[in-house]
Amino acid sequence: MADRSPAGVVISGESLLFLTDEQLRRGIEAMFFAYRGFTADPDRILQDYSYGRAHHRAIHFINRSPGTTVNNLLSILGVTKQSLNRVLRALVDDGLVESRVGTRDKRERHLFLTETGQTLERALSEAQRNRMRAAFRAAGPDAVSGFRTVLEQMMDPDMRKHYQDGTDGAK
Amino acid sequence: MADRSPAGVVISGESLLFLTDEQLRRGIEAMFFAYRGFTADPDRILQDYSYGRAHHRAIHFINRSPGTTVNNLLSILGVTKQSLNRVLRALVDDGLVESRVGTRDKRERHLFLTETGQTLERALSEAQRNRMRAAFRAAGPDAVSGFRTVLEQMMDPDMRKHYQDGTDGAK
DNA sequence: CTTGGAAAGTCAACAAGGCTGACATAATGT
DNA sequence: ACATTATGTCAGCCTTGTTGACTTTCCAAG
Repeated sequence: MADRSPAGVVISGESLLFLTDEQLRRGIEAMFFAYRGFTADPDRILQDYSYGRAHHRAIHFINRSPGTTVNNLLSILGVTKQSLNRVLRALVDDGLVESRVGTRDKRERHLFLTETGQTLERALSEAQRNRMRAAFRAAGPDAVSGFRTVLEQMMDPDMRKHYQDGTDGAK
Repeated sequence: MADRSPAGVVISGESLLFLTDEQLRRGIEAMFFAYRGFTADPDRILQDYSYGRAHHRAIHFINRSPGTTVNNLLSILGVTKQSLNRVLRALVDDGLVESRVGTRDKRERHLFLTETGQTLERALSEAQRNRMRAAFRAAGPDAVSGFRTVLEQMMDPDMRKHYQDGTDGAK
């Protein structure tokens, strides 16, 4: 389990990694091709609603944190307010998202998915989870753990906190 | 090493995975945030050249397979020839890519990076490799192996062959 | 040798979704 | 009172994707 070296994938013995440019290049392409697969299923669904990935992202994070503010969403998504606003306006107009004026601070708008919004969210995330689940099952528990460890290291530190916000303990 | 369960990440004992929707959602967000980090460094460099990610992708795969044809590139990148052509034209006009008419089949164009093109390629891939290397080192060899296993499972089968083409043994 | 079809290039038009800049409004905090 | 913050909005621009139509070049089969 430690001394076999199939196809240049496995690295070395103890903790020193032999990272050739070639191996790094393979990691880069893995990210590229996998991300395409990762987005493929939701993209197909979104076409039927004539929405794009930007709408999906907004829906995802509103669903994750109901009542989140526009500003919070902006810092997660890393786009301009004009870009986000265009997307949110469409979702509100179409009745998928509700925007409630804040009670404590009336400048803020708190965002929620409506019933309709939740329905689309479920369709999108179910498709994406199915692929993720299949990949996780085929890869096995240790691989899943490694997958998450590497991805977390790849994030910008600012984003890492948004990621960790969703830790299981939080609920 | 097998029975500890830090922060809901590690799964279970033998080979049956407890994959809650919550854990899958975390995997989904990991992909989202990590991909942003993954592209951040090259994106910054590309701005100086007023190129975009599409140019980066073309440059990457031409560098990986010098002499590749337009058609082959199309099937890897999964865009329309019109989209790719726009990008290639810019790169050829700017002297980063050379397009040679095929010798056997003169309809085909074989693509190569010029010296200038190779210089930009090195700058882009070095930035991207640096982040990948740092992530791999911080995560450790086992995590790297798992990372690759999961990502490969996440790809569409059609793409998996393009990924595997780059196996070490191939050269 | 003719002809069908594949490979490539090109033009036009369009849409999504980024961006900047400028400006308006309302509420908050000092 | 005043500066700041949160949000929304208008206008315009860019990249990168799309479709559809059309041409040129060339290989290969009839």
